[in-house]
Amino acid sequence: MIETFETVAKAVADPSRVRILKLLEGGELCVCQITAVLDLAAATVSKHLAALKTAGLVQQRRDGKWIYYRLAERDFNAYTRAFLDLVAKAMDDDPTVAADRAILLRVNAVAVQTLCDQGRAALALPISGSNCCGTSP
Amino acid sequence: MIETFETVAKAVADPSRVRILKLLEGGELCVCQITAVLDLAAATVSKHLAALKTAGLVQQRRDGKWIYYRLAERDFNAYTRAFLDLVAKAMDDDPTVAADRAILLRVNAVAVQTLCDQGRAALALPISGSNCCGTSP
DNA sequence: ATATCATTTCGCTATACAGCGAATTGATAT
DNA sequence: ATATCAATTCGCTGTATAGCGAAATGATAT
Repeated sequence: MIETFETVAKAVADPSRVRILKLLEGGELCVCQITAVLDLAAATVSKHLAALKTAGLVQQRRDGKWIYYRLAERDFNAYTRAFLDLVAKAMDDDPTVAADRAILLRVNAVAVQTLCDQGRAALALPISGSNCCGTSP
Repeated sequence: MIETFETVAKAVADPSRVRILKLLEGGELCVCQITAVLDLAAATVSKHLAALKTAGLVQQRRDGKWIYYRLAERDFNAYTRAFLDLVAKAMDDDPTVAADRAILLRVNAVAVQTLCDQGRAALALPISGSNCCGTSP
């Protein structure tokens, strides 16, 4: 009861997990796609996903080699819906969330296989602080 | 933004702080009253109240020697209302919350001064596992 | 002015957990 | 059956924080 509430609230009280939930609002994603956006170790992302699942906020589906996560469609506990709604209505103008969405656009433009093989490199993102092509002033 | 959300979610992700919020639904309480119900050290309760205040979930008022805390009446941040509403609608049938309410009845029946002087002893609660009067079988 | 005393802050210990790389798992594909 | 490989689990380190008692604070009351 209060323990379940604590589990769900704790799940949502971490910025990386909030970023994952906000990403999943755009539809299901496999672990390596989420990893590419967050730019964290796969082990870390996996642990976050496990916490979200334990909290009843996400569910998973296997498709071939990949496991896709999505926001919970059914209420696994008494607080699933309330917290998902709260998160959904919040932070849409947060800079980190916005940046994640921008990267997600690139992620969706690449085959999952390529992403798993090459990781972030597949996205051809500008490296912060450097200028790989040396053309701008 | 996401940092604020994290602060508020973390504030609510602790059972002692949830118990305080549920207590305050019944109206304002001073620190020694809350301490008596939770049965924690005053220092611990004070720290919890500071966390709730930083999160914008409660506000305080001084009355003579005592400081009274109450649920936030105005929205100190973007998530104040959403989280307070969520907590208010939840856990009303939780055993710990129910037990706290039962003790709160006794707390309200005692003068604040007495409570501050004597602490939990002022409540004449049965000690768990013992039988102070030795009359029952 | 000074003493009192409810509350807060400080210093500490124990526990929880975010992050990582390495090793393991387990389903797929050869 | 075996190799591959996405995902998970394991073992670890560093940081955060719940809890306590002791000391400090600061408003009240003498």
